[in-house]
Amino acid sequence: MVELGYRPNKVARALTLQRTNTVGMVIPDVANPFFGELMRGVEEVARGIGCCVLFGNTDNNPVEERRYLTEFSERRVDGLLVVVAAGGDGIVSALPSSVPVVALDRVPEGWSADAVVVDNRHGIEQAVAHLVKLGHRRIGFIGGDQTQSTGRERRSGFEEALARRGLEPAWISEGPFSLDSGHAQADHLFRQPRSRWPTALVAANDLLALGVLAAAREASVAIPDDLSVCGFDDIAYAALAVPPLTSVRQPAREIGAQAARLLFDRIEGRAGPPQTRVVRTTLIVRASTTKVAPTDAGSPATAAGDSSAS
Amino acid sequence: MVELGYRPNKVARALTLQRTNTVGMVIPDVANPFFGELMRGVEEVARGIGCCVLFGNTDNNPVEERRYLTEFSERRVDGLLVVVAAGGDGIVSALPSSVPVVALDRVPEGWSADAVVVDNRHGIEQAVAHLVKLGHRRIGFIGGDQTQSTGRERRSGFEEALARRGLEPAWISEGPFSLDSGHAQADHLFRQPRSRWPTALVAANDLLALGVLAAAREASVAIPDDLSVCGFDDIAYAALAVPPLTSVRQPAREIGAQAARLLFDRIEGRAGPPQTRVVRTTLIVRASTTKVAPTDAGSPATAAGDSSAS
DNA sequence: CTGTTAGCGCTTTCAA
DNA sequence: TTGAAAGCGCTAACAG
Repeated sequence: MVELGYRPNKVARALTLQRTNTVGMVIPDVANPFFGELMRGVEEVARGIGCCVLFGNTDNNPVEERRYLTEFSERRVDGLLVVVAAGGDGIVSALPSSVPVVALDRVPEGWSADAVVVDNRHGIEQAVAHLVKLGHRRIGFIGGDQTQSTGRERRSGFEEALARRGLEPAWISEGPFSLDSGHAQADHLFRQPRSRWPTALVAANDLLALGVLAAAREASVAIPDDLSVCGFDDIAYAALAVPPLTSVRQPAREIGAQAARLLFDRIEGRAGPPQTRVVRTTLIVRASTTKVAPTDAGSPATAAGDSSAS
Repeated sequence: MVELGYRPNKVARALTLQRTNTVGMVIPDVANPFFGELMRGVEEVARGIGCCVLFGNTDNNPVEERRYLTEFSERRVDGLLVVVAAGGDGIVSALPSSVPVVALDRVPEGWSADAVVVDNRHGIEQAVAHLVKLGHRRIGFIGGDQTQSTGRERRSGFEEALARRGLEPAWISEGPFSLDSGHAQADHLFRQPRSRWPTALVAANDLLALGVLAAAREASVAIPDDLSVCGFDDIAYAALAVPPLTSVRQPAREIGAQAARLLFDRIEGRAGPPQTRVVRTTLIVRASTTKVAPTDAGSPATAAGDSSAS
């Protein structure tokens, strides 16, 4: 009798067992490869334990985010994975308390549950260390969205990394995490007198850095000879850029996988107090950064302890 | 009583109603922005009608594909959306017959259910028409995976588009749909005597075209002056390439949305016999294609009706 | 060891 | 109009 066409009904099973073997994942944008990689990481570990993932796209809209969170909780998912929407710190109060949640990539103000994030400060430190080793002293920063923890941490990480070396930022600006924003910020910089330009720029993500590259091409600024540029994320396109972009790699898939593992531990009850796991970045050196030009090398503008020039 | 903390249980509801308000979507790779866009399209229309999407990543592995398909059907999804895995034509026989399915982007041999695909032949025709209008007569093709319908259709579309104009392919090669493959195919071409090179190349997708661009840069072949290059897909990166890539745009999100609408119509019973919807491509002209160089313009090598040269 | 039954939380039908 | 009961397909507890 089983032979001809019987299929177990997992929804009945879920009702009985009070367990759906499903997790909900809500992210800002599936079409963004970074979030896509996060999902891959999640999917791989979920599949390994026979769990499926329900997915919701928020487009960074906090109301869609809430909607999905309550929808998923009504569907009795066993756990929730969420990449918090940009301005959506309000989520903290709206979380269904009955189900384990872990935050990925960004953690909102006042978050008290599990989280898996990248060490943004350390990543920026790697970028700055690399540039300093190449002889750069006048280093600027092309910043991202300051309403997100990632944007804030990278910016303050930059200031700290310089301060640690007795240097001062040669340039700081900010805008959305987008190509156009990078382009516009670079244009703004290029309009300053050339003598005040940094010799190297750290961008808060690769999109911004790519925007800088495009603006530089239009303004006939040679990268890396006139200006070294370092990105953050190491998206697939970074390697294809002209010149190939030096970037701080975020192990997106690993973040997803860790978050999923943490979530399942919590679901099974074998996870202590809420923890936030931080995964490390890696600096990928390519051709967009190079030694500072000899003429710039000794420039005293912002060098530590060299007050004779300012 | 309802006031304090009651959440309806949708799994019980689903059991009773025999309807989960869930669709399953299985794709090769979420981290690929093209599939990500498909998902966005699906998600947008699904959300509009209160439906959620369960997601499965197959990595182009037919066995994972089957696994997900049966898993989803046991979970009693109301419908299935599938981007068939590369070598996975076997899927046709393995499909759960009880649930509506629509194929996206690729349709396997012997598929008899609904499908939404792009008009690959027409897309290639647009590329060829564009190049011919620029004066090109010696046009080559950098091909993709011939085990996929997309790869096959683009290649045969290319041959037909040339034949329609009395031209013959000046070059045809093939390989996987990847950057490295495009690079390798271009290297191979560049090793031929320069007199035999095409003046323009159509690539079966943007990754291949980007690989050609990289190989050309290394071989000091000027794009587009020595060689025009046209891609297919118009991925986000096409616009950022150096030079920006002329490409045939696939409206990925629209494909996803159409597929979802078709699926819901079928679920509701308001859809006639199985149909395959084909959505049109758009040519996006950028800087990687240009008029044929004067010296090449009159070249007789493969011009129609000009037998004096061959 | 096999077979029966209660109950998961909902909707729908039928009775009061 | 309101209330009780049956049943969706499963698992677990219990009885034979």
